[in-house]
Amino acid sequence: MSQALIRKLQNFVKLSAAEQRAIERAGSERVRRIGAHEDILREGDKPNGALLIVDGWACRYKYLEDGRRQIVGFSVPGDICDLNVFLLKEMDHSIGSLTEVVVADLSRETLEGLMSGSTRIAHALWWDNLVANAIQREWTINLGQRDAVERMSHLFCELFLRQKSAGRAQGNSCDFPPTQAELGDATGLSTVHVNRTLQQMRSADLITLQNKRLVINDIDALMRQAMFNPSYLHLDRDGAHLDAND
Amino acid sequence: MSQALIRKLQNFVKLSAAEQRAIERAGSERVRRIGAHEDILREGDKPNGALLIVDGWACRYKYLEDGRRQIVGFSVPGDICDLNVFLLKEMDHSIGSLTEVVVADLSRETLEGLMSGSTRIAHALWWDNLVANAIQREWTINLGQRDAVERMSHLFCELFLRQKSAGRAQGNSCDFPPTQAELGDATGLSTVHVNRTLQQMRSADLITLQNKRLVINDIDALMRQAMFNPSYLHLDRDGAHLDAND
DNA sequence: GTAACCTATTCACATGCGTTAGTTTTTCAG
DNA sequence: CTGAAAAACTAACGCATGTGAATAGGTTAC
Repeated sequence: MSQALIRKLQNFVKLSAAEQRAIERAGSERVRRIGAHEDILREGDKPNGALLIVDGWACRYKYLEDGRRQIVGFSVPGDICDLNVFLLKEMDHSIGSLTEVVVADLSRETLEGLMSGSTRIAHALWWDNLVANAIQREWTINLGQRDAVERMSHLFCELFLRQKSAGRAQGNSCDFPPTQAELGDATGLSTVHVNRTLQQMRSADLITLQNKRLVINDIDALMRQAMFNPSYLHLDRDGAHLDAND
Repeated sequence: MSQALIRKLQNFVKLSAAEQRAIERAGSERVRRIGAHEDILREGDKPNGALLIVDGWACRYKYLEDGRRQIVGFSVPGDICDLNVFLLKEMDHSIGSLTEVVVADLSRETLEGLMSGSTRIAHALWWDNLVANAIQREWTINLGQRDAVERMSHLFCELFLRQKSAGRAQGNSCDFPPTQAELGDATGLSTVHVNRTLQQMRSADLITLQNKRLVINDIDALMRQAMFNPSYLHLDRDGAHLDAND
């Protein structure tokens, strides 16, 4: 059930078999299925734990008073939403499903058990949280400085690599369910311009995007186009000195 | 020395006199002064603790390969930079001073001592970190959805309230040292358009900005203009149930 | 099977903001 | 006080992207 999370955390530190089992167990306690295009948590809700995305895609978003919507991040299998958010009174943004989604509720007690049971797991979860912050900073840069093609290219690079790091990419392709309207809400572009931009990227033979699948025809070209530097994802076993020996 | 941090944390939870002294001590151990417009930490550096801004303003930023720069956040007195970032191998962004700055280096040991010495302090520091994430999300929204006037208004609201929460605002005014070029790097606008935007806001009598001081003439009007909703700053004593009784 | 509705696509036109290239004002070192 | 550099400001013009509106294919509900 939580293979994607374990795979992802192992980019930071090698976990022992027992640690993997502990995560496995935590991720199977309370599992729910949610339909496509539903809210999982809504702005103003009182959170009482964290969510692990087991399957499907979700997004975090927020509406302005006048109806404009900004998606501030995508959540893919292996992602934990709002680790430790139970310190805050209420959610300041919403989380909605893009596809049908399977989530595991991680209660406060479960999380505290995991973290106190293994320093390595605790560190790995903090690593994941720090990377989530870095991703959010990168979105700020993306929206502030990159033009439409660069912005879209960067988003594709990010989500391909994130899925790959969780064992969820196949060769040069991966799932990619957002509609063009959702891509617009994530990139701050109108749907018309998202469409124009995708056409342009297709005719430059950078990507193929159909049937909710993304195929990256030339990853180097795409990364160059996006000025994508993957170091912010910290996927290079930062915590190797903590690796399990068994 | 760390009054601003203590003031800010007390928005979340009331700290005992002993806890306040402990923070005071941690923030006076290693204090340095840095000139205006210098880098405090640079992308690629290996962090070995956290920084507390005691006085002056700094910013976090990142360059794209072609020289475009995005400021991803401002740091004002009382702000901690990169709490727990020592889990990561290297900085994925830089931190530079805008004015002359006084910083206190908080070593890993000092931080761990603070957090293990008081659960309330530990929680307060995590609260601060969660709020920092929420601010980063809000910047994403700001750059993705708001036009120039709204964007600038939102930035002013944020920084006024953040300084106020640290006891660093005076009535309806506060320090505001960024140049128009720096405001452009933060809002994703050209300096020319920053200038146009400020003129517009001045003629609408929303703000006065001169001599590195921001005066907010009509906070309600400014917040309306920005569609600013302060709840993401979580300034409403979320952790009241943990308050010190002494 | 078909109505209702997303989703993708295209076109024409409008505009917010960028760019280039200045000038003026302020700051600050000496 | 003076000169040089930084910061603020202005004007003209162009383009990337938004808006509104229309079409068509695909999907889902009944």
